[in-house]
Amino acid sequence: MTYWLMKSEPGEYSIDDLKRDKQSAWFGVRSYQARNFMRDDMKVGDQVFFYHSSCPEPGIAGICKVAKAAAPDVTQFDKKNKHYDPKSKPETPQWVCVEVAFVKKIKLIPLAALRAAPELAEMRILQRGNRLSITPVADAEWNYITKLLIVS
DNA sequence: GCCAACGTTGGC
DNA sequence: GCCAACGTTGGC
Repeated sequence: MTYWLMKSEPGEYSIDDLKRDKQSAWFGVRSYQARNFMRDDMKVGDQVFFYHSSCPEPGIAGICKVAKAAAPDVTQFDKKNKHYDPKSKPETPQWVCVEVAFVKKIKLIPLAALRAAPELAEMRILQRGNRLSITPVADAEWNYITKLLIVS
């Protein structure tokens, strides 16, 4: 069992959208490293921090869990979709995605608060230059952060 | 295989 | 809008 953090721009898909949908496929990942995490390492039941990025208040906005193992991302075959990949054929899909299910929305834990915690100094998302949209979270980091959160 | 140019990410 | 950092592309 591994803990994860997944980034999403709330203008694209927010924790409120997931709360409404209850479950959703994590479409649109086009990074090999992030894809490999989904394909090889994410297991049904794994818990995930839902992180809001590229927005006025970046930070951890909620918790979800992996509800379905990786399967081909259908947006890669759709010419009209912005995630369309002409190199990808249904026989040889390049991109996969897991599905996640809503667990809870929390009072946002701002990025600045994460940075301020010495316990999280090694956290992947806080490292200089990190751009990966899906990262594993160490058990100790998960435990520390879940002590901070307030369900809202 | 190297590496410069380019595009993207994401915080500020 | 700016800029640092990174991944990808493509010429050689």
